[in-house]
Amino acid sequence: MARLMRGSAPFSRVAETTNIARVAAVAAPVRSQVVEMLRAAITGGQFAPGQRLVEKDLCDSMGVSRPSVREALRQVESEGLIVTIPNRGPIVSQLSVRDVASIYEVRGALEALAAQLFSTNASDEQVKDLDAAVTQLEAAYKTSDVEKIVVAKRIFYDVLMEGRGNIILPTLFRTMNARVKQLRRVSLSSPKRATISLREIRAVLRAIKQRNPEAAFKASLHHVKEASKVALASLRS
Amino acid sequence: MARLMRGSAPFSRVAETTNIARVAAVAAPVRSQVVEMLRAAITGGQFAPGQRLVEKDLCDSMGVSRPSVREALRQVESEGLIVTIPNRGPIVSQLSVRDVASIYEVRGALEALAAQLFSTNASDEQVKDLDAAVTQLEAAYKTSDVEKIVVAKRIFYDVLMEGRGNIILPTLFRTMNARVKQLRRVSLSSPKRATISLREIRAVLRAIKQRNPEAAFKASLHHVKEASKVALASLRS
DNA sequence: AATGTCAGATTGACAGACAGGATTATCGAC
DNA sequence: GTCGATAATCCTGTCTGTCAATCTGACATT
Repeated sequence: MARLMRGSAPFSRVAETTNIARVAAVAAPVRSQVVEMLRAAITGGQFAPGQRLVEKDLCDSMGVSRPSVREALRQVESEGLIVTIPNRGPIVSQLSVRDVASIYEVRGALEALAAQLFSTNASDEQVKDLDAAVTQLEAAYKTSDVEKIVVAKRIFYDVLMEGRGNIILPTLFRTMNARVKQLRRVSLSSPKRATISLREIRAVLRAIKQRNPEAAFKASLHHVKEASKVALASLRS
Repeated sequence: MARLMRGSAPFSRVAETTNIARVAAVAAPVRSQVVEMLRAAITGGQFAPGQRLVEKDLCDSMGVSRPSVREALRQVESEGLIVTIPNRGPIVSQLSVRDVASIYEVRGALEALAAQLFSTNASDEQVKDLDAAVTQLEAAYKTSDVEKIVVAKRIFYDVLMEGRGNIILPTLFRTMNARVKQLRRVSLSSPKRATISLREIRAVLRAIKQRNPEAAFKASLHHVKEASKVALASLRS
């Protein structure tokens, strides 16, 4: 794992001349870099579920101090990605079938809310953006490149969540999503699911274009429910 | 503010004989005690919105070290109760009207989901518990004692959220609620709202008793929407 | 009055230390 | 040889102390 850059030291000598670049470069404190790394490692599968995360090891591999790591761990913990066992330390969350079902239920509620709000509040421009995102997603599905699909899907949701409506929805949704990210990678790779999934998303888009909140709500909910089914099925096998 | 008990020192001499009692007493690590204190102080109004929370001061008033405070702050931060300004430190979150509206929207979605799940999944026993909670709530409303109402309401929601359904819903819901706790105290104290609110809750209960998920969903959503209106109105004045 | 400068206050980050729980390994007894 | 007790070890939870970077606000200067 790559070591972190200590923000301050490399720049202090040239502060006068590169002030603007420096502000941008240093902006992220060490602990949030650690948070990002942990998140990425967990959702990306580098850390297996159930695996212990020993503070010392994390410090060594990232080249930061224990306080920084611990603060980051607290944050990742409250996002649900790790669980801390008293006097034992953190382990990567293991999702039971029930956990996954619960998360998808909540995600469904949030996503449906987002679609509903979007259909009433979004500007025409934003609707156009969403349309573009769906087109993009369609192209991604055709390539069958999981990485591309994931990116396209994220863009779609980013647009949907931003829809000038709810401020806290994006954050919440992302947290929910992060927790099932490993699974999603599995369920997305099924080509059969691809075409169906796309059709569901198109239904959401259609409802939004018609400015029909109720239909958008239902279509969105339906989409998540189907995704949930696939994820749960793949989990049980 | 009361100082924390340092778990280890007072007990270490009697570890052998009082092991069980000790475990219970020490069970809560310092940092989680700090978290609770911060939460209580913020939601209880001891710390005003916008107020700076200086680490040193917190350490002194609670008698713990900076690392512990910092870890606790990170956790409270990710719950949304405080906002950390870079190089400036944390301040108690100030809720804009938009924030409050957003939180209530999400809360509505979650609560509606909970009611829906409860009406399909809860045991008859649990339904009975909910009924009892509503009766309790009614009694509390009659006393006009805000503290009692808050407690009764919390019990009602505890029962509703536990309803053998979704595992993550309770946590999420509590977090959402904590963020608007100050406001709720205001909106609850209105006697006019009381009777209406109770009627709404009764509607939720009725739908649940009839095992009608859709009606429970709608009634629940309606309840939150009305509460939201009141809260937003009181916020603007 | 606007600007520049400096000191104080505070955060962000680090190292080092130590007690106490938990886990594991070792060893002796049966 | 297996089992239980004891010792060794690992790691967390927590503290102290330290230091640089940064922000704020007061003060001085033009």
